[in-house]
Amino acid sequence: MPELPEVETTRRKIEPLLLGRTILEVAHDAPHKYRNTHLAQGRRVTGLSRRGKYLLLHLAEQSAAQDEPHNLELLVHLGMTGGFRLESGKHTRVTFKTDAGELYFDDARRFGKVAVVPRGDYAGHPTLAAMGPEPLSEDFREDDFVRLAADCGPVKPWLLSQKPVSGVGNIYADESLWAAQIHPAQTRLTADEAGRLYRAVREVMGRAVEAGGSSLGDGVGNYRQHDGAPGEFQHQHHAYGRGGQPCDRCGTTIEKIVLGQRGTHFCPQCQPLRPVGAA
DNA sequence: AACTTTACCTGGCGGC
DNA sequence: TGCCGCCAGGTAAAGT
Repeated sequence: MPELPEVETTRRKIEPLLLGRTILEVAHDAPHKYRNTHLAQGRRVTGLSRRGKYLLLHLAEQSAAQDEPHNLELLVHLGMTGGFRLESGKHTRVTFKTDAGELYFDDARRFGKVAVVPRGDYAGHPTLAAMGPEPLSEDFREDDFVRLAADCGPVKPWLLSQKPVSGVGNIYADESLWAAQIHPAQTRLTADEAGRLYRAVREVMGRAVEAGGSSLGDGVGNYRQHDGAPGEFQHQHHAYGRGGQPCDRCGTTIEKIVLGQRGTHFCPQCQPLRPVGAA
């Protein structure tokens, strides 16, 4: 499923197709999922940025000066199965028509969202409004993370909340916790544990972006680039999707449990649950 | 107010 | 083979 590395890869890939283009129409038949898209009509795309798992197209008026900031943004969340395509298909939900051709937003399970909002107005998108720091930016500081982690609840759901750090989803949460050797249900992280997790998140996210994200199997949730190219980070997974297989570090069988309503993979040997209070 | 639970949504797959 | 029910899960709404 698309998390930060997949969204960042998407941003880089579609940027050359959209930057500087004028949007002629955003066509779809689900106005409750794809909100206020008519406002994009006639606007010029002056930039593509990303915040956590959200893609942001900067939209300026045609008459806007070069240095004038864009005043609208088109938000895209890929949900579980969303992605851009060069050709339409049976799961195409939104068609972006520009002066240089069309780009299609496909989304088999319809968890994806599109909305046009005034620049920076995320009141209708509480997760984006409360988004924590970007894991690969200088705003993500170890001392802040350690302090917040000292009284976190179960650490995996906490990571998934997007508040201590942005862009971490189910795959990269499991991978980061495996790398940091912390049990997904661990609470109240010690400074040492939180420091390890901080470094693991940065390392895993950085390597996943370099690899173009993760593509899993051939199923409907399989992430692909707009041109059909897969990511390559799945070959570096140590925990996610590896239930029943031996741990790459110690050989113990990776366990799959449900935590916070989500499939969770970890090594019971190298990620033991530390009793509360024990350091 | 903060936290937990449920709903959204549909294709793929296992089971019979 | 074909049908049924379960499973995946990020976000937000609903519930406590």
